[in-house]
Amino acid sequence: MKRQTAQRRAIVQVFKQQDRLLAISEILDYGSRIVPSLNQATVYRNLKQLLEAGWLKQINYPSLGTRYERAHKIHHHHFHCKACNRVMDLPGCALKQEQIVPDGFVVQSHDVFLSGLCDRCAGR
Amino acid sequence: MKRQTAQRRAIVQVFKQQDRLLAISEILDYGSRIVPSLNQATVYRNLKQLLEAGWLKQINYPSLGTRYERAHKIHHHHFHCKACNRVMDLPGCALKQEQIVPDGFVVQSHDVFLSGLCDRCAGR
DNA sequence: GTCGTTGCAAAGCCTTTGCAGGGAA
DNA sequence: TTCCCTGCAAAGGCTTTGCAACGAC
Repeated sequence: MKRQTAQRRAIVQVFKQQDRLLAISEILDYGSRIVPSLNQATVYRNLKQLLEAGWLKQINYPSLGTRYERAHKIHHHHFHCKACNRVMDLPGCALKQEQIVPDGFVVQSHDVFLSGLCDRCAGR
Repeated sequence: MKRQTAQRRAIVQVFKQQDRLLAISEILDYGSRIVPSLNQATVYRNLKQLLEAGWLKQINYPSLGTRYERAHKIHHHHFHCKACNRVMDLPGCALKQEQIVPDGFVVQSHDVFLSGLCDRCAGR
């Protein structure tokens, strides 16, 4: 059976507070402010557990590496601003997959990553 | 100045022969058949060089890891079959990015990854 | 003869694992 | 009291780097 620990609660709290795509280093940083002894290995183990529980989603972001976000969000894509280096959610889905998937193929999931300049950075 | 070496020619040849998304281990394997002494570090160094030269493109495939393909191909997406584990090209672009990108944002590039079952695997 | 390139080994990241002690239930 | 969880350190993958020898030009 799963046990409630201060460490796991801290990690969960970080996701609730930040509500965005987080890098492991960020989770460790923010989590350490809540539970100072928080260890890297503990973070990895808990992320794995939260993934398996379906509470988190892991995203292998091109050129940024591994990121995590809460799984309860509705389907959306991400935009990476190369200038300010932020990643933001883009609500909705812009993929018309039936246009390019050959007959007989079954699409189970898809990932879309956009990058460029956000409004703030492009405006200057 | 760049020099022609047997090792670099071998790596280039592998990409021309295979003409598909390759993992580093595959590049090393196939390349070693051409130049048996071919070393891992040499592969990494040459891939980096070919990337900078714009001859190759690096792709961080979700859940598959780093892959490389030739850069001269026209824009396309990839489909990963979870049953046979192959990755295939899907010609064309199915993304209607203007549908979800807010005003003021400038999209410079995008990556789309589809996964599911290919026709062969879905047919059974 | 230069100096870019290679093979080898070591070092660097990021992530996982073994282990003994600690703490939730 | 049980046994899941944690911290620490070591070990594993993958990728990069230092260095001396090699070889393209």
